[in-house]
Amino acid sequence: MDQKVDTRSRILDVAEAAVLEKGFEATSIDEIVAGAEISRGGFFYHFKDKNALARAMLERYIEVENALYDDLFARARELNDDPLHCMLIGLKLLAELLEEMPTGHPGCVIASTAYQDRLFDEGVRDLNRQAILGWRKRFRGMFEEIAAVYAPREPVNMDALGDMVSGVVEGGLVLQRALREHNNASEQIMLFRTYLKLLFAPQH
Amino acid sequence: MDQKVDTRSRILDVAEAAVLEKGFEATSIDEIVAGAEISRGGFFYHFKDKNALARAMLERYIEVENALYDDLFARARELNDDPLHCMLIGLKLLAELLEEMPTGHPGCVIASTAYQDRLFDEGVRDLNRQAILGWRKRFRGMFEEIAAVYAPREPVNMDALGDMVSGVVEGGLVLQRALREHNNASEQIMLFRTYLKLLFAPQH
DNA sequence: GCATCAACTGGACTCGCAGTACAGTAGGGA
DNA sequence: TCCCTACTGTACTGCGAGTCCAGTTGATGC
Repeated sequence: MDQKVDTRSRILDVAEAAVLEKGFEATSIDEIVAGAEISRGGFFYHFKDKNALARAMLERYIEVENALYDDLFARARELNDDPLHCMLIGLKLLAELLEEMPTGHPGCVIASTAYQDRLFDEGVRDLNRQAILGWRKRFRGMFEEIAAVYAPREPVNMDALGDMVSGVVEGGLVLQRALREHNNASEQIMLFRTYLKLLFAPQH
Repeated sequence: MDQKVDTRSRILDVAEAAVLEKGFEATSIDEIVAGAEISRGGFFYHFKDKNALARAMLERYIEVENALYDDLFARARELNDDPLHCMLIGLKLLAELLEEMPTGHPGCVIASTAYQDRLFDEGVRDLNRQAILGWRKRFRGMFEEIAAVYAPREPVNMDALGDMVSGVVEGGLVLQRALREHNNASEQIMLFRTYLKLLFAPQH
């Protein structure tokens, strides 16, 4: 029972590392099996097929990412109670976090699966969709709180602005990956932060 | 000779359509061969392997995309000579163009290859990199022209701002693909347009 | 009217990887 | 003692990429 949990999450650890480095398709089951030190039979005992593995990976990844956002903005809230400043601090922390990632960062699994979506079944695609919708809701809520205090200087669609957080991160990671530079994602977030300052902060 | 050109670009047409719909890995050579009505041998006569196909597709795609940007901003410049307004009009045109795409749009090949990059060789990755650097240069140039006329209200890194155009488009396409909505990319561009207005337009 | 070459066709083969099937085993409860 | 979970190990199917190669067709040069 204990061994089961151990093995399963050991498989997920190995798989996640490999997938983030090379992509899902480029990661073979044999490789995962070798890394996790189990037999092929053992792998298929835990995961029906590669789709089941993808689903489990996504679930875990989304949970971690959500916990990370919770923690980040909770810390930001402690530093400043104003919703705008809380947001600005949170984004700064996020940018720093992305910059600190030593190997370059864990490329976002969401974008990675989105662009190979025909390899996956409906369950995986739906998880992906729900994750992005969750972030939309989270950030839209925060922006509405801000807008209640500071009237935006230009009219904006709040759903789209919520999506922009995910979009800027995803887009930044795509750039970073393609360019093989290190800080594009964090720079993009800082630019987005400047956007929010211009949009909400009262003119001086 | 004429037949050669015909067949080669017929292969590229079929492959591009399939890859944009399903992703590169999910598209088999057999399928391309059937769609282009040639034999497997014929395919390998034109393309050494799938990497050569990817390279040719990317080259063609980047050329088309660059021509599209040239045309778009040339039209915008005709409508208004001011660099800021030209940019704003160009982005509006781009957003409309993305919205009009009937099937949803041609998902950007760049992001698609960036996230499966271990499947490709150095040549493909380098093409990808050069394309993004080209767009950085193009947009940074335009932003510097704007900044020479309108001092930005907040300090921004011009390279990063140039990258933000690509990033917002790529990120928007990832969202659109994952959410199965239709206008995320164009909405994101419109939000970015608002950013530029706030950043450069003189306060009223 | 013959030779040549580019542009193919078609078939047979190898190899790696996903997934199936299933028989056997080690070890911890009830 | 029995049973069940968590495996191991092997042998197999099937698919797609890529190789090899022998043969065909049609335009062009001489």
